[in-house]
Amino acid sequence: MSAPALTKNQALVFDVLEKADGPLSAYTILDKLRDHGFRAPLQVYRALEKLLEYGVVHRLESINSFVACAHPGENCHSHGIVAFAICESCGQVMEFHDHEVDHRLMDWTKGKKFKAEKTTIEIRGLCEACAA
Amino acid sequence: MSAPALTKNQALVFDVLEKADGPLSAYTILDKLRDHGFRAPLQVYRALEKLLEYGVVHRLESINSFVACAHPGENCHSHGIVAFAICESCGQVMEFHDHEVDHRLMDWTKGKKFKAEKTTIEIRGLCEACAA
DNA sequence: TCAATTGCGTTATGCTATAACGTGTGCGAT
DNA sequence: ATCGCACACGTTATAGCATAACGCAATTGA
Repeated sequence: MSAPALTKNQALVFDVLEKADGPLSAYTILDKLRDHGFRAPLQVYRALEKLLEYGVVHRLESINSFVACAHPGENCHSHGIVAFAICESCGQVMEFHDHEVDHRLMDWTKGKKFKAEKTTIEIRGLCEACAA
Repeated sequence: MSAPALTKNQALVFDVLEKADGPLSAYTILDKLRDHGFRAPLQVYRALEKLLEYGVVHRLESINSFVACAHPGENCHSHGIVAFAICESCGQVMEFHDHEVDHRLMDWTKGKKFKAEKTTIEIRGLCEACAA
């Protein structure tokens, strides 16, 4: 599951996300890549699909946006559940992992015999700078 | 913040959600209420906005759907963070609360001086019946 | 009475995501 | 080598989710 070499489109999309200072929507990515020949949403979504699969990009469900993983090089899938704090003012995203939270949620799913595939934890609010 | 008497539209939307055996999208709700005079998405979204505010309905961010709160009568907002397990096969949703998880996430936000407004925890996977 | 608030209805629009079709390329098996 | 397959890609069209902007009616309270 670690990332193979990226295709041209995947590399372009990933590059845009890495250089951005916050999460981007698929359509924003599309606009940023029009000069590189992108014309249709599907070109973005197909690249994102792979990047998500490789674990180098995360999807923020609560704001329909995508962000580059904060752990370049590592395989993020191996860190357990990923959690995000999203500032609703400046758009900055902080990514973190908490094994105790993972553990509690896993306990719950085990107790219910629920087979978890993908877990989303997103905290929306104001970052330190914006709350001041 | 506890729920005042619902208006006609709010009551209709809430009724549909309560009687449903799983989460519904806004447009599905709209279709179910056409016989009651609903014509436009906004009628649904406006009712949902209030129902969410009152805490009697939850939004499932990861599937763009809405579900009635599992604790009729109580004010769900007072239970801390709400977590959901969503079966991707049968659509059933289980709602639960885990104060230890709340505590860990609050510790993190405190440490970062992040002012949390709304936290989403959604586990997607297969319920016991569907995983068999 | 008047102004403010709230809910409601309608039309239009914008944003997010995928279906369905076809093309080209690389690569292993026969 | 060439056939078949998998995969990435491009394009058009469409589906699905959400809100903007306008105006009207009822309620309330100064």
